[in-house]
Amino acid sequence: MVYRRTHQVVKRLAARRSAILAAARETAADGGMAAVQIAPVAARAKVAAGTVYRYFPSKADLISELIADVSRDELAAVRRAADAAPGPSSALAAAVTTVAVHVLSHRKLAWGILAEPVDVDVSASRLASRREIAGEIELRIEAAVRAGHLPAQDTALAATALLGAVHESLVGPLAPDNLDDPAKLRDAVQTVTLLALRAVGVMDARARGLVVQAVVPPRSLVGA
Amino acid sequence: MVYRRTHQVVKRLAARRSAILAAARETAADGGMAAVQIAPVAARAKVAAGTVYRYFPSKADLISELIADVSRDELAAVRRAADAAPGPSSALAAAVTTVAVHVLSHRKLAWGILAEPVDVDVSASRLASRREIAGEIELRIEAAVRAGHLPAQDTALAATALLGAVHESLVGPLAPDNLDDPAKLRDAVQTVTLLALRAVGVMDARARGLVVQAVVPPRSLVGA
DNA sequence: TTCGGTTCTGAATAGGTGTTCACTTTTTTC
DNA sequence: GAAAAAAGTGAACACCTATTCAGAACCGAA
Repeated sequence: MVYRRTHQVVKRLAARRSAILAAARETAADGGMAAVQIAPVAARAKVAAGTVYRYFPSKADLISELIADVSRDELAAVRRAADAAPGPSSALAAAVTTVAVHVLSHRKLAWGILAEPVDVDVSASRLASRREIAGEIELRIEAAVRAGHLPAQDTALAATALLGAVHESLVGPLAPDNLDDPAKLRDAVQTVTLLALRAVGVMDARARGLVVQAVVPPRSLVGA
Repeated sequence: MVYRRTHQVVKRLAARRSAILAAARETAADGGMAAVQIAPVAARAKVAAGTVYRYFPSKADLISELIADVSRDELAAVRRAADAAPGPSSALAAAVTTVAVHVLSHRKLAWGILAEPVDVDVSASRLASRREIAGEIELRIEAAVRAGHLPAQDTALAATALLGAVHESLVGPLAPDNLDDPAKLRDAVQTVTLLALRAVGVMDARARGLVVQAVVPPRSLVGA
């Protein structure tokens, strides 16, 4: 009497899992992390609360996966943008710009993933998420240093600082609130990218050029 | 039968209030914001839980005041340091360094005040706290711009970004964890200050000089 | 000393949400 | 079609901590 999952069932299970994660993501996107509670997420995914626990051992696990998920998309976007750039410095500029554009496109989600208070412990997941992105930025800084475009420096610290600057100024509580206007938004992205590049030692004139290039992304970068 | 508070009683009441706030601060300093619960704080302050409510309408109010309190000390220290500097650029450097040294001296408290998840809503208070410090930094940037030491720029955004960079790289989850060694600590402060100054447009050579000056604080800046 | 007013106490209460589990429904195998 | 196994359900439970409140202790004035 060996019960074996049929292919169809396997697919359905996977679909449910995704649905739950997607529901969590949507919930976070429009209500912040605080809104990500089991009952509402379950409702949104059209399952019962108990069902969530057949897919995720606990709320903490659910949120951790959510963070990992978003983070994965983010990392991919940053890599793509940087790889498409012509040289190391533009790659760095593109990477920073991409992060900036992304967090601006999904302010609430970004804030939730990055910093919003959550009742469960998701620090490990957040840590990993940051490490990934920071690591990528660090690679790009290193490349630019090797290419002689930047002075030698503590690249890990620099990468972290850059991300901190971008996040704080664009999605932090002090972020300007008039960024709905696309022009303002672009300005903000430019300004922040410029600051970031100068911080690591890109000369001013050169920085301006890089920023202008990078700030015109080839297409909508906002992932699902 | 007019009951009137005697001077002594007034003083005792004030002392209790301070004791409760102090207890909250200590609790936050060694256990993080999560540890700031009514019962433990009350115990630490040697009063009953109910008594806390005779001084603070709610936990949110208590924590808000705690944040305001710490913030006030912080702001004072930043002002003092900046005012003591010989010129606008060194003032900026001193301000940034002060923030860096402070958050490093009280990592847990800083993290709690700035970003740690709290179950109650203290966003208004945190916002005010950040605004104060950011405002001060902004003033210093403006002064440096007026003096012709820095290029014209969006000073509000720049100030926010600087703080973000400092916080993230020194107390954020990616902060290096080997900062117990005083030498490493000083290095980190120097590096971050240097990054920050370059970000706003201080020339590299000049920045190095400013940092070296600023990073040697006249005396222990760590407030109570 | 007495008495009205104030402050303190801490056990009981309240509210909110993650998690469980007995039961129902669906799926697979024979 | 029947039995076994898995998956789904949602009301009940559990837990945790902020908050309350009736009574005790204390204080100031007469």
